[in-house]
Amino acid sequence: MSELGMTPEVLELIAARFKALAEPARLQILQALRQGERSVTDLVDETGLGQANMSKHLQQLHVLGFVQRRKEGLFVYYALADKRVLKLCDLMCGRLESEMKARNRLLTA
Amino acid sequence: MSELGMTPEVLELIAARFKALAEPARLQILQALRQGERSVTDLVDETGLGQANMSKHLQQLHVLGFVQRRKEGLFVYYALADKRVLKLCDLMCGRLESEMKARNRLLTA
DNA sequence: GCCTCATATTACCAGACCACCATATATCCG
DNA sequence: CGGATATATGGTGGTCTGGTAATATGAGGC
Repeated sequence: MSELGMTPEVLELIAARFKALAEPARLQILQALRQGERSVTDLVDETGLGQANMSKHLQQLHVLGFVQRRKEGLFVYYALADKRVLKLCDLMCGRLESEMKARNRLLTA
Repeated sequence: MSELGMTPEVLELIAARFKALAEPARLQILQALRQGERSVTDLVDETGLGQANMSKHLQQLHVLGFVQRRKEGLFVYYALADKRVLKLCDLMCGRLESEMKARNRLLTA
């Protein structure tokens, strides 16, 4: 795995970052942000998540560097901070598609 | 995200797959398997995890299609089933390196 | 200052998950 | 068959985490 030694500490850090993506709510948020910057209220409306909930999820994504914040008046706008996140999601999505295709082949065989 | 619609069900499936990678123990297992097929005992020795624990983690990785099983006599050999998993880990690892570099820049500025 | 609105924070509960122990299953050998 | 070894499974305790309600912070307008 790249240049970092795979010490227990590093594995912990990597796992923490995968954990951020291991939640439908947060994936939904990232998915919404794919189309551009959004305020918290926007995201609440688009996803149907509660406001407190949304705030906490955004906090997590922000701490781990997945999203950026920009404050403007009363509103806080969030945006994707790292394009690699999309790549990660797309890769995992591709895996899922492969799984489903394989499953279909088995069922129809 | 590819061809699949991002329905709640699909998000759930994707999240479940990220969750499999959101655990240091399982990352460690995948890391060990990077060098080739390993029996459960091999993996227990290499990682220091308990046997029951190991078995359960392998089960999870197997159900989600990350690893393959091959039974030979008393032993069960596990191997990586999908190269994309490595790509995912490497990508996340790259993100971590970027984070650390950015952090270092801030500290030394 | 006071009211309002957007966001963040706190406290709490319920469900999920991991590590560990004990036990079961399965395969080989004698 | 009986014993030994490798792996899987079941149960349990403790910890973590997501959702929600209530409250706090902070900015703008009057």
